[in-house]
Amino acid sequence: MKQDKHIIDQMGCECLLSRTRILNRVLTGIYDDELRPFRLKATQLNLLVVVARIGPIRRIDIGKRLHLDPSTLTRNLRVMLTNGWIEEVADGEDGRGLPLQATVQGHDLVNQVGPAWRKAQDRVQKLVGKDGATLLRKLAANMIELPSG
Amino acid sequence: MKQDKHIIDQMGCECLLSRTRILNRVLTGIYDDELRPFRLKATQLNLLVVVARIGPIRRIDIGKRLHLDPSTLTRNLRVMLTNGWIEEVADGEDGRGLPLQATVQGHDLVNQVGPAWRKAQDRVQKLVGKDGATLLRKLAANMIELPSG
DNA sequence: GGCATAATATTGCATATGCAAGTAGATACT
DNA sequence: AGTATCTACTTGCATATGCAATATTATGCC
Repeated sequence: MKQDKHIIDQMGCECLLSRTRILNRVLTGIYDDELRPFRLKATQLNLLVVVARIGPIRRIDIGKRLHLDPSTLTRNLRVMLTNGWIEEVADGEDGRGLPLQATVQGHDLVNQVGPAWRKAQDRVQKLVGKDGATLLRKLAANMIELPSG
Repeated sequence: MKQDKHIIDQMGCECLLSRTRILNRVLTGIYDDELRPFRLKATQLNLLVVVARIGPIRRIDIGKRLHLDPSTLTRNLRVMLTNGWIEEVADGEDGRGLPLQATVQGHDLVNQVGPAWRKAQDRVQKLVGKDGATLLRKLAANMIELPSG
């Protein structure tokens, strides 16, 4: 029973996942808050920026950059295709799905939300501090398996 | 056009949310991986640990500790109630929903998964390093609005 | 007591996320 | 060419997440 208490208290007090998820929820809320006027979710902006900067890019390579499951991408990108922010490129190189690029509207949207993103980014910078920001970037860089492209 | 490139590259290279979400996905995957044999998701374990340690506790206070929306808690806890890991406590003090506590099975489950959680925790510790772990804990602590209980 | 306001929980809606299984196209090996 | 394997994507299923609106109860004020 003493041992039981020990392990459960460890889970409660030390668990790094619990902490990371809290951080994730708070930060997501801040960005979503600033982006709301544009009817754009933070996750969608992240995807749009990757497609706009790197595209044309295949789903699989987006997944490697953002550590996202292909099935998640199929569905999240479908919304963005429907909204006309991105489009498939007919290159005919590989029959297993076409690469994606940002449409003109997509590029416009990115530029329009720029200041809102900046505001959220500044709020978060202030919240996590200089060390926090540096470390978050370093950690994420370690996680990503960058494709050649 | 130069300016456009500037802001979109900032979003791609600096965005702290993108980094945090990647980190969140990688870490969640590691814990889920270790917990899979127990048919328990990492998010559920986080909730179960809070209820088992702090309970009886109301949904609203769980939400303050984990920065979770009440509606999210209603649904996530419903699964755990159905699974018999937690139960409502009839205290009659407040008609707006009953506090929750862990059942005997819930406590047993927590103890059973202890070693698996430890394994995931160690893997993540190694991944983020000592500084990473320290900072993640510090950041999360700043986010949480601890209720009196 | 009676009403206005606040607090707690739930439901409807939309998106986010990943696993397992399945489909279809590409590659390699013979 | 033919088959085995691999790769990219999709679908079914289950859970995770939050906002807006709603229901119900508490609380404060008169």
